[in-house]
Amino acid sequence: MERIAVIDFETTGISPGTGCRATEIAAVLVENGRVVDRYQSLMNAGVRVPAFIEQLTGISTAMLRDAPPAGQVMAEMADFVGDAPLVAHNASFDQKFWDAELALIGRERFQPFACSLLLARRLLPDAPNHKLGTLTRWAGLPATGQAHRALADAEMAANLLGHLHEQLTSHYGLPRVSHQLLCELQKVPAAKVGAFLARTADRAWHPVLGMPAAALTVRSRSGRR
DNA sequence: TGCCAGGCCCTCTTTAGGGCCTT
Repeated sequence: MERIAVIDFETTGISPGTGCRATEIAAVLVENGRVVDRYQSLMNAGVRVPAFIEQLTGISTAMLRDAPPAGQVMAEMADFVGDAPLVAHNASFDQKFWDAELALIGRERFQPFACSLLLARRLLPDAPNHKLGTLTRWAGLPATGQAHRALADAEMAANLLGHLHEQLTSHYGLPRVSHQLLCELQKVPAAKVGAFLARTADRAWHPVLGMPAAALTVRSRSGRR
């Protein structure tokens, strides 16, 4: 899989549309299944952290007073991620905050988001539920630190992404998994996932030589040089 | 004044309702 950025926000609430702001962000860069870089920072948006959120995340208003300005953090984060496609657990949540915080500094997102929650619902239907922590324990993935902190949650989501990747390659026989495929898969109705993956696996393998179509493409390009 | 998300997914659905998931 190409280089992908798995991100996670901690915020003061559930929606930027109701005045909620980000309090912490983290990104984990994954390349060929390995974590190659990390970014994490608290961010001061000049807001008060509600008591419920402080209890949930451990992030307090006092902690944010000493944090760098939210705009500075978002600019650094956008530069760190670059054009890598994004993944988050329940991406609709993180996407809203990503776009809202970037808009405040006059920037916008160009890359697509894939959602590990939607993918897990399709590929891990037997899990007791699809919360990030539950999936991590259920799949036997490593603990990454304090839950509900951005870096620990981003690393958990990255591990989950690796587990889903393994399911697609070992269980469903896909020779290659791209971010674009994940974006297509997360839109497929759950009842049709098996048929979709069977068609994808059939298309990905050369019908005569029994080789991954992607590998054939690479060899062909190399041969012309 | 009081309230305040929203997309996905399932079902006792589709002219709807409610749980899940994120903070």
